[in-house]
Amino acid sequence: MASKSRHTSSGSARAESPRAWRRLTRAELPPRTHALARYLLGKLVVHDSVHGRLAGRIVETEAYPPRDPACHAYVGETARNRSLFAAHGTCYVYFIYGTWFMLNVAAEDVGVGAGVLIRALEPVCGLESMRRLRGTERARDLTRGPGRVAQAFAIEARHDGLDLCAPGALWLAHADAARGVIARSVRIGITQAAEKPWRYFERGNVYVSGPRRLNA
DNA sequence: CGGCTGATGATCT
DNA sequence: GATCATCAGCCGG
Repeated sequence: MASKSRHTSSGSARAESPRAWRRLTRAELPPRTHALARYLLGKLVVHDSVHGRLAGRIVETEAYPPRDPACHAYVGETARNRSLFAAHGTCYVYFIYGTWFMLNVAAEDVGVGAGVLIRALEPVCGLESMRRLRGTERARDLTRGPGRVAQAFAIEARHDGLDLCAPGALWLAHADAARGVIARSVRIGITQAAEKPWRYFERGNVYVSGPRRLNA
């Protein structure tokens, strides 16, 4: 729509102090998929990795709730989707298209399969490491899209099943930075239940993925 | 910018 | 053997 888009976004991080970051507790995470998908926008993903501290602010998520044909848990529990049935705040990582990992957060109570896909982040810490991991210099290409997020954050199969609320290298942090307007659209790249408007994003943020027509 | 396509391997039928 | 919650590269306008 808007013919003169090109917001310069909130830019790369204000002076957020890593020392002040606090881990999100399970009790703080809403155990309902859509509420969690919205709640996570603006929060931080942190990976204290061999590449140093990698951190980014969540700007785009998708909800895959219970009874959603597009949710990997829809077919019942299997070896691959087991983490979706664990406590909300559990990490679900899967491999797809022979190349990419996808980072998700289990989103409902134990025994109920559902998840939130982390589709895009605004890089905050460790950009030089992310550039090496991604093989590109452009900041905008580091974490725009779920495959890029996992690659920039060195997230792999071994992270599947980890508790993001427990002490560990991969975790979620509270953030009180100002947030833009939260908008929604249909989800990207799926064929089942493709009409459901279950993608949430920070409008105007340049790190949001997807075609322009979905990001108004 | 939008649109198209090949790559690549785990999972499940 | 089909399907895939993707991406990079290429092409045309």
